[in-house]
Amino acid sequence: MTPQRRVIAQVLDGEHVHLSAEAVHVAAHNLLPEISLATVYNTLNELVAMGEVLEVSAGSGPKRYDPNVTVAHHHLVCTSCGTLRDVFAARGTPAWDLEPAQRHGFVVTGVDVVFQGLCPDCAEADLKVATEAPIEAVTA
Amino acid sequence: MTPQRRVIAQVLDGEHVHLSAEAVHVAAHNLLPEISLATVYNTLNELVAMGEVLEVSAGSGPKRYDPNVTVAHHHLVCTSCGTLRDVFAARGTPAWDLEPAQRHGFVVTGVDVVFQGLCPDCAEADLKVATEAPIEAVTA
DNA sequence: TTTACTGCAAACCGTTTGCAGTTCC
DNA sequence: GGAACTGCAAACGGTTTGCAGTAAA
Repeated sequence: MTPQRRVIAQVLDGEHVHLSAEAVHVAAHNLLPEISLATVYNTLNELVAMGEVLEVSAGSGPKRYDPNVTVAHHHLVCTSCGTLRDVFAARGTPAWDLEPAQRHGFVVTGVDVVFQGLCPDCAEADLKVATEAPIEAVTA
Repeated sequence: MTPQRRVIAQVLDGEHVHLSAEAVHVAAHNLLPEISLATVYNTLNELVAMGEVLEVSAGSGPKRYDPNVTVAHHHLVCTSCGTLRDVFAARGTPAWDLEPAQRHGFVVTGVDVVFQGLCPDCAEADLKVATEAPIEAVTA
């Protein structure tokens, strides 16, 4: 357990923490200025391999890392700003289990469920743009 | 509607078709040798923007493009070889709808559900490796 | 002529890797 | 000394973009 790893573990701690590798690097850099991005990537990959951290790919853009690995959950991502939240239940039965007929002979090992949407801030901004510029001026 | 676009549309047609941009390029190249990768990307992005084609990001690796846009469905991906299949139902109620309490104020616009697993071929290969090399020789 | 589209090549982003130097046992 | 780990910089894969040339309206 090197200082670098300690710092990364420290940065990746809390609820609704979903930092990108870059963001981890920046945060870690504040605590340990010499830390390199490569080390961040190496360490993150080890943590993922060890199952200590979850990799979340929220559409395009960089991967995000989720330290909440004890409770199974889904994700809700803002398609505009990238804000990411954990969600712990869906209406009705979660779609964990695939019907045998739909398994195509696969051994199914997991599911990723990612809800997309607009966070409150982006939804408001969106509305404002739509009303302020009813013409096509938005693209200008 | 240029020849290039026609060819790309033609390549992206059928059931369980989930080609990567590269694969589209190769297939299109067979029908129209001068077609460039950039044009493939441009066209695919337009098709996605028009809603004619669905972008599927199956974990790491390149994006895949799914022409089946009329029927809502999920995906089942082999984590070993990348094989991708459409699945049309999950046991129980699909997890479409987020409980209001779990929406965190978001306007929810969609869900992506991706099942992971091993396809029949990879599962078999996996089993073979495991029995043939019960020691740690696998990593060698 | 104007407009839309193409191909090429260079740029780009996020990530991984090779390698030399360091630290700790 | 050997193993494990680090930082740097270069390489990498996938994707996008600037730009000049071409075809179509």
